[in-house]
Amino acid sequence: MKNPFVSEIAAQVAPLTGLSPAEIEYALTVPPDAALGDYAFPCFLPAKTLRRKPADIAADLAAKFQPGALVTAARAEGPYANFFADRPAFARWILSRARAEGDRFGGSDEGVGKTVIVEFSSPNIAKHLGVHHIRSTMIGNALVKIYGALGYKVVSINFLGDWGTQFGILMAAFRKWGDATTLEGDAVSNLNALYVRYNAAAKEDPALRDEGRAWFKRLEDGDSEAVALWQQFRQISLAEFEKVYELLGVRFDVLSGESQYDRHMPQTIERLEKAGLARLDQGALIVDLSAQKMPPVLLRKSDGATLYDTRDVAAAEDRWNTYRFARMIYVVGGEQQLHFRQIFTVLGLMGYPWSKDCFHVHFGILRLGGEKMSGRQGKVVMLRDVLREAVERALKAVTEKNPALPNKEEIAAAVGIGAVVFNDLKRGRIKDVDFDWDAVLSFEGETGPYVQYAHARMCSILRKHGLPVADAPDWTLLREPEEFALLKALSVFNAAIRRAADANEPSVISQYLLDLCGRFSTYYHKHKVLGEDPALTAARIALVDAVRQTVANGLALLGMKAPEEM
RNA sequence: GCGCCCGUAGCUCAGUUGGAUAGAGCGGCGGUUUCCUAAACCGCAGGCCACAGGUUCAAAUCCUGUCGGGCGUGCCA
Repeated sequence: MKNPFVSEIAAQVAPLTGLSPAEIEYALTVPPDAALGDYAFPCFLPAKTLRRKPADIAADLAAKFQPGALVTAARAEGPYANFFADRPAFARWILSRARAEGDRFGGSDEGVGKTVIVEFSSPNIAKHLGVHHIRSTMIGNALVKIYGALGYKVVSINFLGDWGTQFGILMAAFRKWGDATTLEGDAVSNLNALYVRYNAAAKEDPALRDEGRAWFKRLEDGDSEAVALWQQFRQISLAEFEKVYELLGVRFDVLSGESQYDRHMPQTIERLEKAGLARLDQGALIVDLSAQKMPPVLLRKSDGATLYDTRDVAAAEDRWNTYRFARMIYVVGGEQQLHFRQIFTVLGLMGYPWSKDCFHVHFGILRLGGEKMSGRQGKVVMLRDVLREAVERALKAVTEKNPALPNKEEIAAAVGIGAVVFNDLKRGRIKDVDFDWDAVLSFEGETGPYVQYAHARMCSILRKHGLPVADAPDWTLLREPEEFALLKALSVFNAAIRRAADANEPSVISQYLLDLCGRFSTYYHKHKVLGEDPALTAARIALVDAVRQTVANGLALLGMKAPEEM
């Protein structure tokens, strides 16, 4: 979003410093205290080429500055040249913009014509979604919305872990102990119990692992019994996943999975061989990456079955052929960093220039009581249980605080799930987190409900006001410093979205919302919006409506609901 | 051993490409409700930004090393 105030400063400063306007805009900062000014140019940069002291340059810039309608004054403060924006003009600019753009405010069209692929969630079938799945699922979902807001065409892909030796193990376990009742009721739990039991037994009897591998080989070879079993497991799992995605409000454009690429294996391996990359080693087919100082990639095991590396290469090729993406993002845990570095390297060696447009967006581990969650050992907290508990607590809170609300269940769902989602998205995705029920279910402080509450309060004010929001109230009436702080915060929403996309980091949005809502909370405690003076009220209502719109847009980017009452 | 990631207040974390006095929340202490929903707000206490060097006019931020923690490291994904 082009900021005319910044442009004006850059246009005036550039000729005096020998820097280009773009360089000035880039270098402009915000003073630590609003009393110092609204924008600041640190004069260290041109000091060397101009061979003058930064403080002298600052004084010179301030003296030569021509006040205008947008930027009214410049003052030197040590090595900084500080600039003051005309507040009514600033209010008119950002508020009418927010009003005109509505639910598109903050976005842009910089991505129009480009496609971004986001692969996320990607659970393994025959298991429940654990709390840890919320990480990939909601980070990915947020990235889909963030890129979408910037005009990109986004393709969201759920790439199921529905192929591999583990399903051989599951089949072996099912054949050993399972029956028709296993697939009834809470079938996923039943299957998982068998899987856990089998893995435990395999520790005593290694022959069981071989049996599992053999079953996977049968599946890959198209054995009808194996395929039928696998299809049942997959269907049962998908139905279970769908319930949770529904609660979270997550949808995928493409439901894919590793199984889909099994048939691509021969051609992909052939291309790798033709490129002179594949070679046999100890009976297995590998790509040697010692030149890149990485361990080799295993393409095919000595028993002939393929591995996920190979399937990921095939899937990447297929996606390029289908979408011609500008960027492809894999939202997968940090444990797989080596895997993706290897895959991207192999794609590069295969001669695909787009390998540089592939990104592994990794995130930290979610631990349970200090230990990593393990499906194999059955040590997981189920995501559905966390969500259910959060909604229950939210319902209790709504009932206590606002007993008259008619649609409490709906609001409790929005707030409870919002709490869980925001808790996951509020910190940098790289951080490891230890799962903490109290933190996840907290509705106070830096939480989702805090942001939603601020939004509900703004809606409440607008509701009470009852009149339409004025397009052009008297902007000069917005004189309070807290009002200008809000206006400035609104003016950087677009920058926050761009930063979130650049870094593939949804927490930029969460942090922005906490800051914005904090400013709003301070404001409405200190100043009354609905007052006796209709002109002042109209101006403040316009401000509140723009903040409300911005918070709603931000919550949508995180995949959260914005209830109007709570 | 090697590779990657992390180390900021008692706890959990912010801190745009290096820039003006390092900020929040929780917890602790003290306040605010005849006033637009107290899921909120205000104030106080609390920091050798792991440690040691280096680069720079300027380092929590960049480089090197040390220590501490995590993840990964050929037939799982």
